[in-house]
Amino acid sequence: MTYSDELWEDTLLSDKNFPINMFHNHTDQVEKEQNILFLHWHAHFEFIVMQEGRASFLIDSIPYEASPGEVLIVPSGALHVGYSLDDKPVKYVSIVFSSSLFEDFSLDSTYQTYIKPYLEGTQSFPVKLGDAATSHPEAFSLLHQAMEEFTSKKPAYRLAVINHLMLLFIHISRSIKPSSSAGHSTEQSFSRKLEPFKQLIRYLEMNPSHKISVEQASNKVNLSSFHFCKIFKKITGRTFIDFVNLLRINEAERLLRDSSMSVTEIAEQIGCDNPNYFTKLFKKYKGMTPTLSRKSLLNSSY
DNA sequence: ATGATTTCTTCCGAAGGCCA
DNA sequence: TGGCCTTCGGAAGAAATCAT
Repeated sequence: MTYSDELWEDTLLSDKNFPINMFHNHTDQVEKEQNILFLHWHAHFEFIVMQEGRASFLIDSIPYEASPGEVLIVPSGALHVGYSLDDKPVKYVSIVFSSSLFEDFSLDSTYQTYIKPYLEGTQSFPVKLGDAATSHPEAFSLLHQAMEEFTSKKPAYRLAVINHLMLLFIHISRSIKPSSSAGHSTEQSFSRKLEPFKQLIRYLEMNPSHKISVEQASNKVNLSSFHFCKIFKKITGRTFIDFVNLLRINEAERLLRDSSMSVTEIAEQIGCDNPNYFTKLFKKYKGMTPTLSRKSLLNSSY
């Protein structure tokens, strides 16, 4: 599972000279509708390459189903989150890169025409490329070549990765009619509406132990609690309480692994005053009690 | 004896329909 | 698009039971 903190712009692409990273996400023990990609966003462009299992990714609140071989394109700034569609293992690769990856080509006319508009968001690709292997074999091949180069790290692999991605952009923009985002009032107004939610979600992620009611949260985004619940579910795919509880349980799991605190102490730490309820909640999200989880986490670390 | 877990109960809030 | 209302499921707390 990928956590949002790893995807904040400052921590994700540490090499400023080569601002790209590739994440291999693999979840073995999966239940239906399990969270396989934590809700997050970043200023970077991202490709999600599905390899195994089936998942639903909510990208700016629109659901996209992905099966092996399918590719999703996450535009910069888009909120995205992923859930498994059945109880089988899920495997996918995320390729995340900053627009500054192509800095050396910024004055090149090809870059100006075929890449810059997409990276700057004035034009956008469709999120789902479909089964890239059959409908866009060339794009699929370029993406895989970039992935292979990135993994193998052969001499001059950086240049190879940049060139494969550049060709990929050119190929997609040639073969797929782009939709212009500039002046698209509906998308723009929705994007504006998302901003307070992004800030709220970031606050929740940074402070998993802070108790916050639906009413307090709705006040933060200046909506009635009724409407807040509707919009929050639309954006995240989860109810507000469900989302907050998942954050708290993830924090509890970290404390079980990295600290010697008792279950009761951890329950208090994450803002769950009642350890009875904490145990019940933990079992609901993680499929086992906190004590068993600690044993399992410690065993797997050896 | 203490802490962890399960069971049971109460009441809050999520969700969807309706309306402005 | 956003607010109000109603219904019912589930979140949260209390008490009992189990494990170490």
